Amino acid sequence: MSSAPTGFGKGCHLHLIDGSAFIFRAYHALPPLTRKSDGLPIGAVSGFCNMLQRYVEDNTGPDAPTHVAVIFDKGSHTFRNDLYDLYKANREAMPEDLRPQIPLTRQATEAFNIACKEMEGFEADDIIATLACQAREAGGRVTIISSDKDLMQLVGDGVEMLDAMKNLRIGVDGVREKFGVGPERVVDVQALAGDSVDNVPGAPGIGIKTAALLINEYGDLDALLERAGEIKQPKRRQTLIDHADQIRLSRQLVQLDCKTPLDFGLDDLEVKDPDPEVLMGFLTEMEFRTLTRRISEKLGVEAPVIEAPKAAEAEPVEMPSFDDAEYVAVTSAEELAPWIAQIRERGWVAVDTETTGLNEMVAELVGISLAVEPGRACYIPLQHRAEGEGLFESTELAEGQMGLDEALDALRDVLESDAIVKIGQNMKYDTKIFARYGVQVAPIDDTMLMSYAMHGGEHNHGMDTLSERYLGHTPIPIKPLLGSGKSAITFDRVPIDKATQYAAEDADITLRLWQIFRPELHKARVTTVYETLERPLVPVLAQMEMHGIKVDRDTLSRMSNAFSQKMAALEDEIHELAGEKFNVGSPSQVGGILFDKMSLPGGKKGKTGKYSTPADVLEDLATEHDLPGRVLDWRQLSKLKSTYTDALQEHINSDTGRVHTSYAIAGANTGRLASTEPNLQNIPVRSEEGRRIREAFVAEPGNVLVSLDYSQIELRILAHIAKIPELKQAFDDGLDIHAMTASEMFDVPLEEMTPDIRRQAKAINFGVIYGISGFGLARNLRIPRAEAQGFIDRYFERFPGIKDYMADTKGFAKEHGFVQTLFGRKIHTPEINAKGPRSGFAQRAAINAPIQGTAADIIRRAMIRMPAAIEGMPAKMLLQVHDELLFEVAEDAVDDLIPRAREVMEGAADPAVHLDVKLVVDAGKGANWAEAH
DNA sequence: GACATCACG
DNA sequence: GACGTACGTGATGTCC
Repeated sequence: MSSAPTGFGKGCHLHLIDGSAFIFRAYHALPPLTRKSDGLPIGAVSGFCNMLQRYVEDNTGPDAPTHVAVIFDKGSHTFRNDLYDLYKANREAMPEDLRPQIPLTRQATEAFNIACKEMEGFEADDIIATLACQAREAGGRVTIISSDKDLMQLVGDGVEMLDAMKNLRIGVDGVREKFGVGPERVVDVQALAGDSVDNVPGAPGIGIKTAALLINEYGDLDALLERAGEIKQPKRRQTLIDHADQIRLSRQLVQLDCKTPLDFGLDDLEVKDPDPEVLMGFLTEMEFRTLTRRISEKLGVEAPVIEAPKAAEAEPVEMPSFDDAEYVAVTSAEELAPWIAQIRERGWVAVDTETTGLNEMVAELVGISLAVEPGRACYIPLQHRAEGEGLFESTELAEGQMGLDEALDALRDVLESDAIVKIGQNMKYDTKIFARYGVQVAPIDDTMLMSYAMHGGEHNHGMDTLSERYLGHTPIPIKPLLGSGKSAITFDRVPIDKATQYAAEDADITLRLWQIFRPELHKARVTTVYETLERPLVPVLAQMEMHGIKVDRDTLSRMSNAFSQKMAALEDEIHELAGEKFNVGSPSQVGGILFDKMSLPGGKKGKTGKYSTPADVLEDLATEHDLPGRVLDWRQLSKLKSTYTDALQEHINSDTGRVHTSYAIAGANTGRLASTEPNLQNIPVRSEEGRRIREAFVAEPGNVLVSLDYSQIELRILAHIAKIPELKQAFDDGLDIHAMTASEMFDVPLEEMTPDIRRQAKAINFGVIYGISGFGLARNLRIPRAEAQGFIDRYFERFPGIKDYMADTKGFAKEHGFVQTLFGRKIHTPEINAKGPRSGFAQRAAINAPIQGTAADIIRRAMIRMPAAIEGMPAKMLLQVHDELLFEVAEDAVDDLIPRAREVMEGAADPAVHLDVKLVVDAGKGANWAEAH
């Protein structure tokens, strides 16, 4: 490139490169490359650098530019969103593997020593427009390197465009060819035609052709709208009259702003040669071998050596010791600003919220901590209370804190920005807290879920466990800060200096874990699991939990009273039968009465040396005596009352009148969710009396509850995985699967099937899923062990695929230490090679895990797709119960919802996995859950 | 806090 | 040949 004269003016030539267009073209043109050493996605950066290099090579000689800049978009919110909130609203979210590459493209531009410009809240197009206008006024030439038609309005008077891909120059004639009008009328045509890509509405039914025709006829848009009544075609005339405001708005949206306030001038954009050291340094860091070699030859410098990393012994991420960590309190907007700047520069931040409690529906935000690099984190105290005097607790806020609204406003753009990943440990908690304060946190990463995807089955995924295992550091315990028992305090009463050390460390730990996990995720080949089955579930579950389900207190309360009375009567009867008073709720006392006092047979003692009296034992004894049956009845009522009718009432949120469960995403080993506080996945249904509890789960007036559940999903998955043709056929034919199994096993024709034979076959079918044993089946069916073993042998004989599946799965687990679902989820089986009974447990768990886990993956996929599928419908997804989804739906929308939701559920395995067996979903509806199920 | 029991899929 | 045995969860009450 030639050297530039000083002062932009006549004879100067400015090149403006549309950076975002480069990035997206690079991203889509290249396969998803990753950096060898750590798995960082790097494809788009690589393509971007190649494009820059080709640009530099192509632009030497007499027509070389004197000034050049690459212009980027920044921030997702611009003045156009204020004009029209749906502007660019239908844009697809940025692909996850592109996001971390965005900051790197800025670095790449700077490494090439090309001016790199962006302005918060402005689109690149407006900056390009402003610079083009300035250059034109100064008498220079401008080439805009882009193929974006929105920029064509700038062409003319020394400004032209260059489509670098097609190597096509576009001047006034080119614009006329594209739009049918000159550059000065392009916005008028665009205003009429609209733009589906940017979601500019325009005039319905009018495209570029018609728009150009109209503009050419009437001169310009204002004249056209003014004289719209003169248009001959009635439909077109009416459209323009009806949508005049929308058309004017559209013009505002497409009109580029030549007056963007810039903090730099044209003279800052002078062409400069790259500094070989800087450029080589960047390319080497990115590990671009070919490009490094090529450019080093051009520059005449020696190519640095990029060492091929050995994957197995990749260097651990270097991190400062926790002893040297710097944790500071941020108490003002001025102190917060540099943190925000650094976050924007990186494109990521670890976030942690401190609150007054663990229940996200009621906890108040007390403070926020942020970490951007290991060892450096801050805590923003917001709602700590001043220390009280004497016995009285103060309700005053402590001094030295940032205002809550001020802090949230300052952080909102970061927390909601598409370009910044918010990293958290269990982000569902934090996103729910922020949502209650009006901040929608996205996109996210979650270290708990990353660990779950990589290490499921090896250990739990709490912060303490992860920090100790992967950082060798024990986090500051919360206990000493909050105390325990009656004297426990909430976090808002913790002194700010202590809170800062605790809270900032949590963010620091989270960031460190993320930096370690990110490359590991790729190495463990579970990135897809994490990105398609774990992370996207977070906002879905957060919504369900926040919405909650209405529970009718009166219904529960009435039932509770009825239970009390029945229990009291039973208790008297039991004491009478026993001849003494004792605690019926104490299994060991019941055992004492039955086995010592009454000398009934079958008394077994547990590991604590006390009698054990589980239901099946009492059931057997019920034939001998009246007492065991009464105890069983009493236990059932006691369970229903204490766990359901009483406890559920305590969980009704006083603000919403609804019950808000919490789903653990990383709780169950198999990929299932777990529901806690309260557990809404074990609401009674099997017994008639228990099922009535579900009558208390109701829909709001005008709504109904709709339940959709997968029919026999685990057996279908077994049929697929173990490749059992008979089972597959039976499912395809819609047969009764247990009856079919019975017929096959016992040589009984279907039409002669008895309920008892079918019941036995059903037990065997389930037994298979659980990793059957003769003993277990015998106990379940209460038949001799030899007979049970005979059944199993027969089953294996008829369906040999099952035996192979079990043997293969055990073998795989023994060799690899984990098993997998059809979708790639890993479930580790660390005890598979243990000796003693533990390996037996592990083997059966290994057989069950791929089946249960695949079913869990499928319903996760359905849940993740559901919000988009039912968008706009008056329907909410409320609960998941492993193979069932429960919705609350406006009555008149039920007939729309059911087929849509069913379609999502039945097709949830596609396209990742094609099942040989179709999935079938049954549906029910009603005013309450008992009716819907 | 461990254990036994029982609610669900 | 004996040993212990269906899979996955969470909540509650007793007992120490």
